[in-house]
Amino acid sequence: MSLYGARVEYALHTLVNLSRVPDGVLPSARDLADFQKLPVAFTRKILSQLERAGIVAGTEGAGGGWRLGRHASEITVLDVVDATQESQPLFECREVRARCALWDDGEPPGPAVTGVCSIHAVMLGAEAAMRGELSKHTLADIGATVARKSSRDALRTTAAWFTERTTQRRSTS
Amino acid sequence: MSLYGARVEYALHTLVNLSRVPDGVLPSARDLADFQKLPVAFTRKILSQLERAGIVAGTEGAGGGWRLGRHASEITVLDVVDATQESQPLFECREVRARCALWDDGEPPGPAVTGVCSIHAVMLGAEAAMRGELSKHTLADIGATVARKSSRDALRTTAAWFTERTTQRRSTS
DNA sequence: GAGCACGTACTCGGATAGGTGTTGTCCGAGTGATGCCGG
DNA sequence: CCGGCATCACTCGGACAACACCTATCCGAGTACGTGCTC
Repeated sequence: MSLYGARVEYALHTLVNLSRVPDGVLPSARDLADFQKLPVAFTRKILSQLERAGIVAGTEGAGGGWRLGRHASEITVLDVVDATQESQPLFECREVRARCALWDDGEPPGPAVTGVCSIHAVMLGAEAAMRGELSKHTLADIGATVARKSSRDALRTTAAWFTERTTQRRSTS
Repeated sequence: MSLYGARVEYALHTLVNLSRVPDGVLPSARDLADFQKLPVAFTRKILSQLERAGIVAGTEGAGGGWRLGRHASEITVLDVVDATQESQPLFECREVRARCALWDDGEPPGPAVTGVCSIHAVMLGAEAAMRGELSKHTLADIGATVARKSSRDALRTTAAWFTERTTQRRSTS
């Protein structure tokens, strides 16, 4: 299994899309899910988690919806990862070193068990490197990369799709 | 859940212990498991995986056992991780970008789907950083760190424990 | 025409399946060393 | 004294159960907006 599953992937895609929505337009969870063909109920759950972390802000009631909680350039991938999967360690130390046949007779081993387990320390270093890399990239960066790859037309169409969706909602009600 | 579970932890502890065994002594899987109070059958499975990767070498039959396949300074933590959990990606891209409501009418989007997904690219970078960190540490490094922390006595006792265990085996049979 | 009740369209949170990976165990089969027993 | 045979201890590999987590869905409850009805 991978450390970061569909939750993170859905969250990031949803956020990148959300960062492309024009100001004043509030897409609903259904809008955001439909745009990328994600399961609606699951997307709602993810948005709730992101709201708890302040990454998005939701307004309730009819005509309500979601917008980014702060500017896309101030939301890192690490923020999103931490928000969706709270405290997912790369490695969970079980303190195996404490269970050694040598000191079976009850006496605690002394300095061998103090501090961080040497194996754990390596893993913590790797985790720090990974998180450091994730914190270097923001939603704005990813958005820019996508924009560079796709046609100017596609970007405009995306914005138009969301505006149409939300206004359509309001008119039919 | 963490990316690296008990499997990796058990493997590393077992290998560090194995690196401390005097030359010519062949601890059995039971010896290695008992020393750290790990489940025996599971330890056997892990040793099999490590053997397939050439990290340890096992000799069958009575009086058989395990030894390192190469010197401890040539076995990195990354080697062990890859051996025990084959190809565990940090993140598995589901190509969400291909499922977009914009091009619902069958036309493929063109350049937006070629190359690596921007989100995926960030994750790949993080994974590379993590693996790079893991490849910097060898079993010998970890062994040295442990040795620096524990008393000289403890090290000698460890070696003695394994020698006694194996000779005891042979004498009782 | 003003005020109030209702319906609608959202969000929020918990409860709950289904699937999948991991942990851990068990068992049969193969292998090599040792010891016994008959020649 | 020597060779064959049984036994033992060990590894190897697959099958299997228990468990936890992730994905996904569903439902009840709360909230805001608009509409229509009543006075």
